[in-house]
Amino acid sequence: MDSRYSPQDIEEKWYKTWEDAGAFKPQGTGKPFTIVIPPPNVTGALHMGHALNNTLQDVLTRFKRLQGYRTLWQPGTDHAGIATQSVVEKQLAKEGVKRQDLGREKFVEKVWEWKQEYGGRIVNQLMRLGSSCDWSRLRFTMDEGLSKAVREVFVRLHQDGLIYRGTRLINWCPKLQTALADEEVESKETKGHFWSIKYPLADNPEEFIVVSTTRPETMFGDVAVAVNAEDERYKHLIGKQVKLPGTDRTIPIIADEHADPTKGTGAVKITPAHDFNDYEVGKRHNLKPIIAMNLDATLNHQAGKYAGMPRFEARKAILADLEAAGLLAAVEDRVIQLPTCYRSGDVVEPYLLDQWFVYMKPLAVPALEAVESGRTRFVPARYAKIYRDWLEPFKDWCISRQLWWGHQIPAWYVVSETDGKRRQDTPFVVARSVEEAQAEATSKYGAHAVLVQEEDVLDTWFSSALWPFSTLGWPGKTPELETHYPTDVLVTDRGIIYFWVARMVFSGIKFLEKEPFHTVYIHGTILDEKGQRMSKSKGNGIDPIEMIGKYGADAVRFALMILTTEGQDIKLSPVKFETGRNFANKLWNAVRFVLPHLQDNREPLRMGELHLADRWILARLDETIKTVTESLEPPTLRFSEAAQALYRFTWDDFCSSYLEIRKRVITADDATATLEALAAKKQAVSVFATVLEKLITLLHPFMPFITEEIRQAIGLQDLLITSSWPTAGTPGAGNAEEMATMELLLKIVDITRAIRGDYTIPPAQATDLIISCDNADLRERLKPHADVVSSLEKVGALKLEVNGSKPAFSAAGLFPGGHIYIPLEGILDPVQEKVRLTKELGKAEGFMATQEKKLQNESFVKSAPADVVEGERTKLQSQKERVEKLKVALADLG
RNA sequence: GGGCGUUUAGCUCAGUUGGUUUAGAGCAUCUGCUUUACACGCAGAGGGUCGGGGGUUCAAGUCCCUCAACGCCCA
Repeated sequence: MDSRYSPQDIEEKWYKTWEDAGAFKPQGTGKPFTIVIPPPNVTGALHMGHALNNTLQDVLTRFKRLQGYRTLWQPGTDHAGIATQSVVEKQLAKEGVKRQDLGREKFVEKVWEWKQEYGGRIVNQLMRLGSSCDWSRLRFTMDEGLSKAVREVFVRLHQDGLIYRGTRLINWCPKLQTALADEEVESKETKGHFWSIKYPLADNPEEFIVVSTTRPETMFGDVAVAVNAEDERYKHLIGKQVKLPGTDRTIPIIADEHADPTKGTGAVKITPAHDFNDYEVGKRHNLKPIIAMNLDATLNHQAGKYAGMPRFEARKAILADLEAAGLLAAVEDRVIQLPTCYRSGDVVEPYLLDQWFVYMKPLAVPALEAVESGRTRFVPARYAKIYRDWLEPFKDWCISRQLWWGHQIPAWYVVSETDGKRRQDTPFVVARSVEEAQAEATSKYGAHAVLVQEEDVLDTWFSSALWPFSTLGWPGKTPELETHYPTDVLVTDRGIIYFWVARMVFSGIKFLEKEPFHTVYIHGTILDEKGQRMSKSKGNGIDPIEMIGKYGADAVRFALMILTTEGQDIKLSPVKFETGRNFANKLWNAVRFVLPHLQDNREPLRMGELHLADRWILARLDETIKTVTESLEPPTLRFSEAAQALYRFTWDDFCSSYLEIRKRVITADDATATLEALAAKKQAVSVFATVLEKLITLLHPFMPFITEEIRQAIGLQDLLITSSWPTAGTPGAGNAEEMATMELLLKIVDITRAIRGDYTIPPAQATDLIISCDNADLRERLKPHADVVSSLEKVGALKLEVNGSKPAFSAAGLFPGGHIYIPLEGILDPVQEKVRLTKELGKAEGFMATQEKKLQNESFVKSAPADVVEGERTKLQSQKERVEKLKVALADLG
């Protein structure tokens, strides 16, 4: 074994071994435990957010697998409609080809080719991380099975009247040429202008009403001017007509509360086809919307001479012309909220179009109740509010997208009913297949019905919403579905609570009558060291695969877990992975050290022969088992706490204390040691092995590779990944009194080391040590274990006394129950010693004073619980003794 | 404008239901160490009164109010 642990050598080997052994598949007949992966986009590359998200899932999966659950971590990828289509379009663009040149069928074929070639990248990256997904069950949202589930859901929702087609104002991305859901629109604060434009009255062109707008280019879609009914300036104009500049149209002045007298001129143009507020106003006043723009965001025929101009060019031209005509009254700088597309970044255009919608209220109500009742709970709990606030307005979900890559909507227009052409009023049928559609159309419209399928595809999230059951074979009644639905924990980030989590909840309830998971764990966001989001454009990302190459997957995982405190964002920099790497190296070296002695020396523990340190470390192990087990158990999920408990135990207790104490005994030379020493060695080695075996099991969810390697190195044949989780109650664990004795001895070591440090005595230089106990009882307790002290520091003569006197030229220290003295003739500086002791005395007196004050407070003694008061009294008493002792020690110095 | 989060040692963060010591850890800093597992190491040390103000309580970093700064989400 090398003194440096090198992860590169073993990670691939173990991953393959696990897969070959089928270790990732659900095993046995235990209770099921299931996690479905948030399917990464098939175009994706692993980023730090993925690394965190998947490490968390893997920790849980491995933990539960070790506990004997029939564990399934269901993997898969998402077809990510817009993202994937864009990637392939960009690739084609390099060859000078547009998707329109290829046509729909060819283009979709190209995307599938792309998926075949590059879609596996992220899966391989997840493997590098150590993810123990059941890859034999890998799914893709556009697989035949999942597509079947999509069609089934669409048909059933339609049958139940929950899907409708309608003309609504939607968010339109001119660049991608598709509708967007509200959540796909990001509003960006931008510097803009507020223009005031004069609209002349129809019956008196010399008189004007001045309207204020941020979007003058939509004026050809204006159908009215609205003023507030209470606005004295305009009351007399209500009901009159104005002439829309640049057109022959006249439009009415109406009264509507939407017009805010305090904003701009108090009069606003109403453009129902291109503004969400105006759309509502239009509905209230029965005004027919006028579409003034094409889908590519150029103006249409309504705009007269501006027809065909792109929207922002048209804006400039219109404003220039208005100004020339003397119709531009004012320009004001203003910060506006610009709606932009979350994918393309283009300015989103509200547009009146026919789209497909899901009627949300009947679905949202039970989904809200699921969280309200606690059947589904968020960790941290505060995210339940985000979920509720999104669902509660019951806004219908626009599910159609004008893309080619995705699930084509299973609706067929019966064009034979409308002269073979698709029109607004063409009837349609919704069905699971074209055959089913044809049958239905035939029964309704006769044998000559001609069908054309809807061209739109479904929103990507429509299929992700079904993920917890579509991946398990629904709508089939599969054994997997039977066993693994509902799943247990969903691990994701806050960004997709409504895109995804809410939609899975209502879909699960609707189609399987059960919530899809009982716990939603929302982890923090990974930020760079300055606290900024990592992004490609900023170039501040840290590549997990690069980090895995440099530090090892275990180090990356462990570092992330120690940083994962509930719901907090994580400021990350590569140095943080050093913690993980150093920790792996520490463990590696502890094993390396004992390994040569392990072979022939393991035997059952004989209680009578166990050393105090043995009993102590076994008890500390038990405590660690408890902490880790409780911390990882949903819904507690305190990953950092578990990781830290393991770090402390391994480094401080197991390595720094236990191993150092037992070092000499363990390394006794088999050939020359006495029989007694050999017996002691066997016991020490066996304790070491016992602790190590359980420790690597506890660590395995966090650091799967190194722990598996160690298990093999110490000669265990079976795989760690499928072994079993330890439980507390290790035979030989020390009792409370033994633990106290050990802690006292460690305390004595601490004090001695501190004194030696003060006098900068090199570690190799021995000093004598006198431990003077206040009573014989304590001395008898400590006496058999004095080697604990002498093994942890270079001690010359060690004396255990009762009320011993302080030797000349010695430094003094206090422990609860006695003094220690270190003779330092020739080294001791009385002045330094005095300073040291005076400082300690000051602290002790300060503390004593606080205690006294507390206990003199009658209301404290009266109101506080008896055990708290009693505790304070004990503390005061021991502090008093401490002060007395320090005074004596100081007096001794003269 | 509404909601949520954060503010504790130079830096990054713990501190679960208010009551274990004089508020902890890692990194950084300083001192001393090639002690036969580990310098990705060992042994020490210094450093904060917990963003400001007010309140509840016998007792508050921990609960309440308020102000401020930073961040996120929504409008």
